[in-house]
Amino acid sequence: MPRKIADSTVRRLAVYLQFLEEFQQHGYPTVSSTALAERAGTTSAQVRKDLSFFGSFGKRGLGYDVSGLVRRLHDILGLHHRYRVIMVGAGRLAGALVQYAGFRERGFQIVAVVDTDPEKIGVSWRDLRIEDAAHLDTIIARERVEIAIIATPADAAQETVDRVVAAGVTAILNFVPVQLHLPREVDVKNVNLTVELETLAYALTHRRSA
Amino acid sequence: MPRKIADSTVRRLAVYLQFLEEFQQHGYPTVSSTALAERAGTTSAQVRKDLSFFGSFGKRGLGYDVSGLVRRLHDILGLHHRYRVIMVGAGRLAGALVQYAGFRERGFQIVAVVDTDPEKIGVSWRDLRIEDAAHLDTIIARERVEIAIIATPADAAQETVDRVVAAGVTAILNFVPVQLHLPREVDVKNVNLTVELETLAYALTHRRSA
DNA sequence: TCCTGTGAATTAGTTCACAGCG
DNA sequence: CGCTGTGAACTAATTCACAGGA
Repeated sequence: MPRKIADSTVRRLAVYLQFLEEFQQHGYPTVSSTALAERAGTTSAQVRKDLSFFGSFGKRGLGYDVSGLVRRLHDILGLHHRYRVIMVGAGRLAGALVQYAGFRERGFQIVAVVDTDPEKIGVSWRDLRIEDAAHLDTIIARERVEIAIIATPADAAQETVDRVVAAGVTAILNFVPVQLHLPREVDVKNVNLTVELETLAYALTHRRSA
Repeated sequence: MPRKIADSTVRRLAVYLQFLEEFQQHGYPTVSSTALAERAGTTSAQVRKDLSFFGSFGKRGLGYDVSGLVRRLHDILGLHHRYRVIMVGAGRLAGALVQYAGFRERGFQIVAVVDTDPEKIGVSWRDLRIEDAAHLDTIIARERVEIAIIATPADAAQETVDRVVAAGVTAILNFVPVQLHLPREVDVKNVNLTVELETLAYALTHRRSA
């Protein structure tokens, strides 16, 4: 396990894993870097380089054993473990994410939902009761939460995240378009949906001038 | 307007715009590259370089005129125009995205929602009636749609997108964890929520070994 | 022969550092 | 002076190209 792996590499590994699981379900025993690259939208050299940072998993002349590589990628990404996740904020996006089957399937289990709105507190989403965000620290300790997903209104995000971090959470997935200011030891990933649409707008307007 | 701008640069410009609009609302007349960088989580040199690809918008010794720069970034990103967007798929994530105020505020107007499920067709979301995906091409033409957001089940995504593209849409925001195969002239942005969580899992498991 | 694994070459992206204008 | 704008230097990421094992 080497020094420092680029974020872009880690993201591609997660993508490879998705397609490998598909191959696995279709019963393919092996896969070449070329076949995997085609599916994942990259090049065979990139696939081999990405994997080579972690070891030599393939057989020359043959390719990679699908099930074996799935296992290795699970280990590399740290998915052998089930992660306990809190959803902070109970708006529509939060609701969609809580219901999103893909998370649970891949070992991310949402164990609590909190909000500050008295209208929402007490309401149940599936088998989860929305709790009062005032008790954030107690809930995080009780549920042994490791990851927080932030989906609050913009003006509440920083304050809320400070409390989440104070309660011991060190990994955050942030959907709020705000730059969170946090200690270095906390990992944050930002998902900014308007940025995605705006890059499309950019592509649309600058296309003709190529 | 130069040759080829890196995707990373375009994304940062969109982020700068978000913070500049905040500065504008707070009534700040000017902003320095340092102040903007701090907010956006980058460096002042990066801010200046990003902007310099498109022109010289600042005043030496003073910084950037906030309102002026907001206007320039609007133009650069192509946000002077209102985009007509179709939501393909009417599941929970689609619902959350349709309601998401941020899109409309920034000029992305969802003008139609389609699904194949007879239970959903005819149901209204806000002022939008969910229509039959069988009529995708008619709807896209009728509503003069320019951007499609894909939020279907995984196995329907490619087929659906083929029909969307055949109907003339050239910009796609894809939330389905599938690699879409499309003609080069179509722009696609993929948002893969499990990949985001898995990079956090990677960070969590590899932290201690640093 | 086929396809991996990997140094070397290349290309892309970021940071430095400073000239020059307000 | 202060802060931008920008080549030049540097660092990171991708692609090439081929040696070598199955």
